[in-house]
Amino acid sequence: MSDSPDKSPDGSSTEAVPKAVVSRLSLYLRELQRLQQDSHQTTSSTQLGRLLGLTDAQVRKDLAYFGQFGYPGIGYRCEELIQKIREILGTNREWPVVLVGVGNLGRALLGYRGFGRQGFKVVAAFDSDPEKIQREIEGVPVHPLEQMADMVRRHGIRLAILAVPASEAQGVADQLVASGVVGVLNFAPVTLNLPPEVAKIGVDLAMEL
Amino acid sequence: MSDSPDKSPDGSSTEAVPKAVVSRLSLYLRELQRLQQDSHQTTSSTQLGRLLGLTDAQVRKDLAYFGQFGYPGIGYRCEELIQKIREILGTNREWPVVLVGVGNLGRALLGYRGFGRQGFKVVAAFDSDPEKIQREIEGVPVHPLEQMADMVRRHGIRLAILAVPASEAQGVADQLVASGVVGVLNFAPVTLNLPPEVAKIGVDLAMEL
DNA sequence: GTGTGTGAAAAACTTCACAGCT
DNA sequence: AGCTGTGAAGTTTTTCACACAC
Repeated sequence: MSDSPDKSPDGSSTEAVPKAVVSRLSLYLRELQRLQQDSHQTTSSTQLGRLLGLTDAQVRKDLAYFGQFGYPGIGYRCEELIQKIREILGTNREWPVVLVGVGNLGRALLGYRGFGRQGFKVVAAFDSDPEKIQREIEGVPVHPLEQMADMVRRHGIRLAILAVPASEAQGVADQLVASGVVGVLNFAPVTLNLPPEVAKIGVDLAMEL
Repeated sequence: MSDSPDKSPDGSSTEAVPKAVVSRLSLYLRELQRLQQDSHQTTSSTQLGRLLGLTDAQVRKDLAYFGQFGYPGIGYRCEELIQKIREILGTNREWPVVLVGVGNLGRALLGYRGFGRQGFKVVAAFDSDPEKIQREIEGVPVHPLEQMADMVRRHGIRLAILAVPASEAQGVADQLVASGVVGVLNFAPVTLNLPPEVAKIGVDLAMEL
């Protein structure tokens, strides 16, 4: 009955990474990028921890799940660690995403430059209001909702951002999943009912406080 | 050395509520409101759990931290439970908040009705761009940034929403905290460095995926 | 000295399982 | 029958503490 927590010899673990750890990876990445911009060559678990409100041990343990990136006595090389984390998160290549709902919030999101910085690219937007289609907003073409399923399928899109009214969120989400989407970032103030293999992240703007 | 995990006789616990529990409370609230709108008088831990992807035991245990709201054989009365959760979250009274940054995202947030539904009221907005001040947007007056500290202090505002560019976020946050703000909802893609007693919640729109 | 990587201990959180109420 | 509230067991996540490397 001895089963190992288990890491392959070369350091890349086969499985069993706590999801709490994964959720912190993007925080590390962001902080590292800032440190690098401040022309730090290296950093340490203590420094990273302090900046993010975590203990040094936690930072080390988190990173150790994926290999040995640190240099004893030195710390971590920012450049190298950024590269590694990007590999782990898949932020290496650019992930195409679609945005559904071009109301106030949708337009704001199209203008939000943070997505690009993290490796996402909004390739198309959709809306049911005929007034809004056909135009480009912030360089992103806006298509009628009817074309959504088809385009998502044809381009193999995996991620979607939902900025539609609460009443339409579930219906749109169902369509997206049926078309192959595996991750949904939902801004509508409802809990989506989707199969568990779909990563649904709710960002209820009101709830957070 | 017998110390009790500890709940006062009347059910209101003095302390030690896991924060994971608190973070689920608002989910319960939202789901209950939806159930009530679907004209359910009562619900059960099993039903609530299924709707939110939790086990029935967890729902019961979470709620039990705050008292005994359920009726054996019946379940929970939606109306009553909503009321209780509102009390716990302080969503009973209306919390005044200010919004800083009236760009695309800021305007979208002003138009977002979800805040009101959860008991928040945006009472004023601020921006450094003279073009944007003096006007009302969505019924909220927009003032110059210079007046922010003063107004926050004078009205005893405790919560703020930050929708400013990343480069300005830290500076604005510092001012807010100095003026008495104890909770910041930050949309800029940076980690704010604030004293730990300030609840800073980062909503990095990009990171979530 | 500084700082990593990691087993072992501690804490936090979740699930189980059942007594008791309606 | 159905369902809550809760101690106890189980699981996950965090912290401690120390061997080892620069």
